[in-house]
Amino acid sequence: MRMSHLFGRTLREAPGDVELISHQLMVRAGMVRPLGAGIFSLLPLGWRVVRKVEQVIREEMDAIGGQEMLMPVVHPADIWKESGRFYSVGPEMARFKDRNDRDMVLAMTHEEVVADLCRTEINSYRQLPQIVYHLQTKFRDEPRARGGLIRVREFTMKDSYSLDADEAGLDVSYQLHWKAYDRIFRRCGLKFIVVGADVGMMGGSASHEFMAFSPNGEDTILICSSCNYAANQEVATFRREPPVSEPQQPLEEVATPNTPTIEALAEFLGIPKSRTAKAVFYRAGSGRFIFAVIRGDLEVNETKLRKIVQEGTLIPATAEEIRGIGAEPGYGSPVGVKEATIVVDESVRDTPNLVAGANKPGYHLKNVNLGRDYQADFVADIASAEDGFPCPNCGEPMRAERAIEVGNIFKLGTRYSESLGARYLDAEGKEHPIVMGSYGIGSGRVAATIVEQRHDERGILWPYEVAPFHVSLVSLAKESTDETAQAADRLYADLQAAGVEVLYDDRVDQSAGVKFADADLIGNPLRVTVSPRTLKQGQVELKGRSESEATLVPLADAVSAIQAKLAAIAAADRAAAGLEA
RNA sequence: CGGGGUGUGGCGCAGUUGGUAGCGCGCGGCGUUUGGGACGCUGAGGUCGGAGGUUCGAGUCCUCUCACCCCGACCA
Repeated sequence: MRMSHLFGRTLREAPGDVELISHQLMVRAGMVRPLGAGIFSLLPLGWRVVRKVEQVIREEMDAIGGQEMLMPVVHPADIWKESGRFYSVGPEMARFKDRNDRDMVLAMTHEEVVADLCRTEINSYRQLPQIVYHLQTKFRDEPRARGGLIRVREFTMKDSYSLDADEAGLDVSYQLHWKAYDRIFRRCGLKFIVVGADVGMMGGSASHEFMAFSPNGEDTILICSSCNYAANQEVATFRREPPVSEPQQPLEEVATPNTPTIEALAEFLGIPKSRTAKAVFYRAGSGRFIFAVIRGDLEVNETKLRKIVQEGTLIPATAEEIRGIGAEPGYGSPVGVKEATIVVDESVRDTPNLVAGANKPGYHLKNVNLGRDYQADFVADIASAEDGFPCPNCGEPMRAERAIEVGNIFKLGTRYSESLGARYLDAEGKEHPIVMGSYGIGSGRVAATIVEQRHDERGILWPYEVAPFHVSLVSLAKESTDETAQAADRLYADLQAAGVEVLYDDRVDQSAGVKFADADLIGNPLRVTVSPRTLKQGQVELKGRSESEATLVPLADAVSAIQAKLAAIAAADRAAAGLEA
């Protein structure tokens, strides 16, 4: 590609409202342009990257026996009604009616379509197992798009679906995907970790996320470096202290003016926060009032809480709602409240004689004890694991890190095959629901995440495998027809003939500085400079994007020297990623 | 949806007590330049997000509205 004709220009400055470095660099490099909130066009350079990411995905999916296909973006709502998600998924699913007033949806994922296909395509255990996948547009009307390309509303996802006869088969398919994903993200040059995760709206029995480290990540993960425990904070557990054994003391009301927070209360009474009980109030999607009680030194994990009470959404309750159940904001406790589902964290069960609110302003109760002073509907783990908390397996302190979720694998089980009636006959002629798994990777997100992890002050450092081009060929010719230009033209043609992907900066109206700056910004792994200065000695200059020094090679051998250099760069990438040569 | 912020040529910005819109970059032309974002001359490009209002007069003040960004509940 000649840069003089490349569609999409580079920018010296990023638009003012762009914050994330990946977003800035991809906009400046002329790879993406926004159309609306969370909606982007991929320009030729960006599209090349995404296509290469997708090519890596295809190769690794095919390697585990995946069969590529293509399912529609627009679905009749019927299948979503059959699975129940038409009703359970909120406004993030875009819905509309066709001209005949039929409900339609824009696909946000494809479990329903796969299950629907299985009804007719899969009848016998002999056809199992299967892995099918496609790369298709998804639309999710996110409450808030953010972070440039990291979180968008319209995106392309590789989603694959495993179809198995039983759980053991699903385990195999799950492991195959795990391995494929591991290779995909390594080949993309990402530093990542696999963590246990919440199943969310997908449902199912197990889920893991592939998390790429980034301070700009939206997720927090907890990692134990001594035993390799790793989990999304949403589901992370931690080793609890042994229960405190202490005789129960009589309940006692104390005046505690101006202590609506745990901090203020602990300071006023001169006790540690761990001797207080914190009350957190939610209004659930079903309308139920959820009253969570946790020790003052811990935080409520809403994902865990949602799962315990089996509610899709929890919204912090208003002061009026809190008073409506007989509690008092800032001075609340479960003692004496009614018409609320009370969920107590294990920490509160295991610590007697806590200080809790008296449900009137300015007063607390001392020596509050579960079972004696109030009853719980659930006693469970609803505490959030934080940086430094002890690992649930080995007790060593864990560290919290931010990360971007680049891939997710789910064991769905029979949730969709049962609701849509996707069944097969076993060897005995008995009918069973197909056991499904579902597995997703957002290709644009992967590209943006690579930029988050691999950039310097000048621009992007693409790994060889997904770089838009292998080589930035920079011509410093003064005229488009002089000897330098002719030499560069010839090298461009020779490299293309040799199968090297070249972005040829043939512009004669730009200074050397502009061309070098653009080459660094765009971030192809190798820069080749053809200039009058080196041409005099019959040489051209090679410089790896991550190298500080250039080397000179004879023009006559340039193609083979470039190929050798590219092979070395590719090999170095693979070695750094822990992949075989 | 709650909270905060921004809308002025393609990009980055300025615009005073309300007085008829400017700078840098970029873009076109001509010339001089050419190894790390060159220089001169010249030219094009703006219903100041939109609507309504106040005023002799609105980019500026008021009301409404739209869009976008950031922080919170969701996810590839």
